[in-house]
Amino acid sequence: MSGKSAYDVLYERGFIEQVTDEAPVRELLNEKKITCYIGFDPTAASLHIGSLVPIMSLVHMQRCGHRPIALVGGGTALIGDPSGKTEMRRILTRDEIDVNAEAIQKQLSRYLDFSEGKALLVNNADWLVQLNYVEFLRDIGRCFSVNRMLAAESYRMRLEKGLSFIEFNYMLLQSYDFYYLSKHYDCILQMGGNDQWGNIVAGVDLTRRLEEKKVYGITFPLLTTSQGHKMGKTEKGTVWLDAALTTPYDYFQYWINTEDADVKRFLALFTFLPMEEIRETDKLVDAELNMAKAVLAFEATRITHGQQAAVAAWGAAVKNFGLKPVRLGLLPSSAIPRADAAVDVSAIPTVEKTREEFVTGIPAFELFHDIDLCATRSEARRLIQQGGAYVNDRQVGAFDEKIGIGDIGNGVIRLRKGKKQHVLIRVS
RNA sequence: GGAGGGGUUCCCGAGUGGUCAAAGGGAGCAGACUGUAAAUCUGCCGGCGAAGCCUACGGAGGUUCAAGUCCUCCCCCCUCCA
Repeated sequence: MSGKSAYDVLYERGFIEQVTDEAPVRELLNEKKITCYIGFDPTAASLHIGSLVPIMSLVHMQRCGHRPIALVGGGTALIGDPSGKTEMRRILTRDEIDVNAEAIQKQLSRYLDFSEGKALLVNNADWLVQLNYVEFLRDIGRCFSVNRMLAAESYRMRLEKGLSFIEFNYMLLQSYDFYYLSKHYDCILQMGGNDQWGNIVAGVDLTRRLEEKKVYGITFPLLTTSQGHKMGKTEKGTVWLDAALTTPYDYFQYWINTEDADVKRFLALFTFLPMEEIRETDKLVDAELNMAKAVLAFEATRITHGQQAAVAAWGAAVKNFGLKPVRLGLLPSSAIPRADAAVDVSAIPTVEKTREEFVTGIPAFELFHDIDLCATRSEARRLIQQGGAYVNDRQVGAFDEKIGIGDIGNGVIRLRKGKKQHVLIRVS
């Protein structure tokens, strides 16, 4: 797409943490069209924001003409990767993993073009599950030094807490994946989060020993916010990429709440806006910095959920938070609406109720609980008693204040918890 | 298999037989201040409720007027030894 090489694109956008051998990788990505891969764990039925960096990196690779392989770890998920974890994780059943793997494959095709072999999806269950234990030990196991594995950073943490043999084998299987892909798909680059460094390097070594073939690895920084918080966690839990699990509205809200210090970095990683424009955001403060957050939220939502959903989420933000239109010259490549458009509230979380339900009035705390703004009635009471509950922007005074017909305006009642959480009740 | 140390509310972690819904910290929610930011300060933080009641300290029993705290058995985890 652009004239830049994939390496330069990834580098300038902040994707690269470590490279096994920088000069040759740079050269390779510059001069040839190569095949690269990243593994995705099918431990849940949807990927979440934590997988976005790998996904975006594959998209950049594809845009630059390379062939990405998304590997769904249906086989390795049967084992469980101990890297960077302190506890053994729950081992899923084969059926659960299969279901998840399929969902993830579908999800990835929203970002990558899998037509005409421009990108490939593979599942390592296809070759791992049938491995013969004795043969594997003899052919692959002998290439691994236990001493070196024990010295690896990725196992260090677990050595303190205890590491089961099954997990200790994870590195061998992932290395085997790389070897297998290099052999069958001419894949010569593996990428992944920095916690995968040890596994990637092991795969590079294994492939060299077995195939006498040089392959490479790149790792991405493990993202935390400037505050050191994990990415993708909010009060509502994980931020998923599946619209059924995290609505586009909530997704947009997640991004627009980005901390000041992260805006530029996130624009580079999670949008396709040109870097020349992104660098300009350095100078922004106050209201204009918030505009940049709006652009980030809009673009990120657009990439994951599409233009229409992004516009709707933006419209909801205009309505709920009085979001200001983004100045024309700011990040000009963004498709975000620049003017006050007709406000579209369709993305605001909405609950349907009938008019009859309001005839006798519903105590406020029951209503807030009923529409899931509060998990329990007690929580609703506390919220109201602390002055954080609003009906149509009017603060609710008593926890059992009746909400009735009189509160319906235009067929709608607007409820709000604190400043950020809005729900519309549509009364029919 | 032997010896020892543990399993406490979302997480970490304290806990003397009664004053323990359980210290403290983190996370979270709300309020103030702001820019839907950060930092800071304040309040809340098992459930249902009018008092009060119910459910909770790995599981099952037991001792006691009273058990997270004592006893028995079981399950799980860790360390050292084999």
